[in-house]
Amino acid sequence: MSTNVYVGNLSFSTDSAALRALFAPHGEVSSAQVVQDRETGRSRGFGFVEMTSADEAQQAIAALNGTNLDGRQLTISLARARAK
DNA sequence: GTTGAGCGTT
Repeated sequence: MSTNVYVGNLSFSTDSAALRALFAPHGEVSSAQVVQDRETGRSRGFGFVEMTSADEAQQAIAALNGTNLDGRQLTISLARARAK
């Protein structure tokens, strides 16, 4: 299993690679992705990062929430369920 | 060549 983290208020120019690079120093990132518009492929301004360690995930949230990336103040928290 | 609240698409 892995812990899913929500990252909001991203700049439209921030991509998945940048997300992974941001979280990588705080733990092992199993996957990172910026959610894009299905039709245009443009960023929707938020994304998700999966961490292999729940503990590292929470530390990453604490360390990165509110920090600045690409001119935007990041809103980071545990992700909600994708589907029900 | 745009925009700004948000918890997702293969």
